[in-house]
Amino acid sequence: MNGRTILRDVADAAGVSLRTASRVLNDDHRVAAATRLRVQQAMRELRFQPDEMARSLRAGTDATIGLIVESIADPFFSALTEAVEAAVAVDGKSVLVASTHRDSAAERRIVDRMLQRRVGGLLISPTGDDHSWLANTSAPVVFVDRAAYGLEADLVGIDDHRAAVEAVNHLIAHGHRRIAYVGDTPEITTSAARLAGYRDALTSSGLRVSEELIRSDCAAAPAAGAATAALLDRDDPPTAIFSAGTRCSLGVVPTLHAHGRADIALVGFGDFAMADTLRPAITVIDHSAHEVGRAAAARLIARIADPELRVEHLQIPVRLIERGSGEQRP
Amino acid sequence: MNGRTILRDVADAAGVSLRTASRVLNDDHRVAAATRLRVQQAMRELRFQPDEMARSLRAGTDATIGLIVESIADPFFSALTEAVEAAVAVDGKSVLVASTHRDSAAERRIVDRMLQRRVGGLLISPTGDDHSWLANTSAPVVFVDRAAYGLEADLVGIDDHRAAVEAVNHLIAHGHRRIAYVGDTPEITTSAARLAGYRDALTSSGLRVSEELIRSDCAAAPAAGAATAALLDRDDPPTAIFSAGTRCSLGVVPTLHAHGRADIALVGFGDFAMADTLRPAITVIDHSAHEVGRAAAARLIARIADPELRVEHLQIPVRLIERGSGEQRP
DNA sequence: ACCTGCTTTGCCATCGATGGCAAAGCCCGA
DNA sequence: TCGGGCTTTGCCATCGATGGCAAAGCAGGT
Repeated sequence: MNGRTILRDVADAAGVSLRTASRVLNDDHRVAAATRLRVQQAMRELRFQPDEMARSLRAGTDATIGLIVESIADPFFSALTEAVEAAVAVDGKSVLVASTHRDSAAERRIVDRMLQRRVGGLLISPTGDDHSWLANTSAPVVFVDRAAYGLEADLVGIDDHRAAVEAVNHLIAHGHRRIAYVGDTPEITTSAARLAGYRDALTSSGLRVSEELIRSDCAAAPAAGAATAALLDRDDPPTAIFSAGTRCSLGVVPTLHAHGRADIALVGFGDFAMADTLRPAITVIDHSAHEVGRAAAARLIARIADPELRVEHLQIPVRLIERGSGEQRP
Repeated sequence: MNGRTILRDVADAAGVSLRTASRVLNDDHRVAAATRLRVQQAMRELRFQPDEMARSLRAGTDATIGLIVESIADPFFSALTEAVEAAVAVDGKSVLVASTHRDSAAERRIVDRMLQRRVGGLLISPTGDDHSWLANTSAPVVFVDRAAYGLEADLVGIDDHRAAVEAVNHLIAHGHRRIAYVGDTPEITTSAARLAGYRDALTSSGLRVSEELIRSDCAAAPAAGAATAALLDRDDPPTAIFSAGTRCSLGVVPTLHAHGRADIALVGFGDFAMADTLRPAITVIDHSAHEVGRAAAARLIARIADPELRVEHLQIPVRLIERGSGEQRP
């Protein structure tokens, strides 16, 4: 009696065999009502709790899913994590989290470790380009938010290209002709799509794309801030900025304020706390982390249940929230 | 060959017994150099990866730690999660996360589920008061950020009382006499300590504590916003507000701005994005989630290694960041 | 040649549960 | 009374690894 009750104890207490106790535990119908009651009684009295680890070993897989993102501290990903956790909890599953910090070697180590733990499935917001090494993993994979090359797998995200077009069109509709782009590197598939959307929106309105107004090298807020400052310092500064990510906005906005140029129009990709408290309040494309997380979790659970499902790319709709900054005229 | 290589395959390939292969895997010294090389070679060729699940079953415990907080989407907790994950990763451990949403029944279910999974340890930011039911768990527990009653366990957090005193003294030093308190319910031990600090700071400066300026019922931003509005509507509104939590600040600040009363002095507990971009920028007590997470993870790892350690309460230092809002005079 | 003592290796049981199959118990009709 | 078919129960093997102990291999001393 080292403190833990195991099924063996329950079986002994109820005077049945281990196998019968196991049947009761699993709601197997082939057990007499009277026996079932006796066993259940014993389980209650001994406060028996099945050892998930042993079950998983036998089953060959685990009721845990792994969530791998760039950074859990990122507001988008933390909201996504919460949604995922809530969604899988109803299936009795738990969530293992890990951050790659955009290091593909780290990502690979994390995936390996999770597979060694035999997670039931993986939700990955991929880092780096080629993910063909993920083929033939023992656990199903669903990509979240971003696509990866080299692997046919489900993807749950948004239509980044269309959303970017919408954002830039919004600025064009408000009279802007010189619209700058501040975003993350195009290695990230979503960033590439947003940049393409920016270009396409300008082109379809007959505007020239000025390469010098494009800063697609801002992975973090400070870089975006510096890029913004550089744009403002030009002889011919932009009259509007499209900030293609929350982290970028967190650099762009403070810089605009610090330079006293809050009059420059701004549309941000991704909502953030205080966006509606600033003056002017920030117009954003609302990219619902919650919806994405929920849908991705649902998809992964479906795929775990049936690995033969056809690969699907699901896009969660987004909407533009007008708050003021994006409606300012040049 | 169903796709997965097991130790048995390695042993066969190397022409040794399972036990010997296991020894190589565990760097047991009692194996001849030549044999070791042969086995390692086989491991590499077959791309063997040990099954953590099987190891854990044998060991009786798992290299995973459970992190249970109020909400992973909360900026403080998400930053803490990231720090915890980074800290335990160096020990090869993973992190299981779950949010209680301040529901103690949910908390208990989560703990049970994690214990059934045989996690190696638990980091808990407790919800509700009595946690005596956590006694005699099979896994060591370290409380993070908040204390719980009814259980002697390690705690890693900050000195909430002292920090609140510092914040309120800061406002007093800038000439304020009518200082309001907007905070979370005192059921949360940290909130209780902050409220006590608020009272003590006023009292030691010879100021009267006006109960009508105390709103300790704001668990979320909207409630804090409403409370702020009510305070502003008084005949004798406060000249300063101490916002005792990040979530509260996220309600207080927008409301002050919406009412055009950004002139009211404000010190917030907990830093947040954009705090230094607002006008005025927000003076805060910086409560480093990263430090708390790192220290808590370190403590848990130490306790897993040696469960006999003496119970310890560790307090991470905090500091006040002057940004403008807290230095405004009445 | 033989015993001693050391290193190296292997067999078996074990962790806690579940799957397959056989056996026991039971009811009913012949 | 006996056999057939059904329900109910139990034994054993298994998942993939590690621990304990015994045995095999080998060197050196007498």
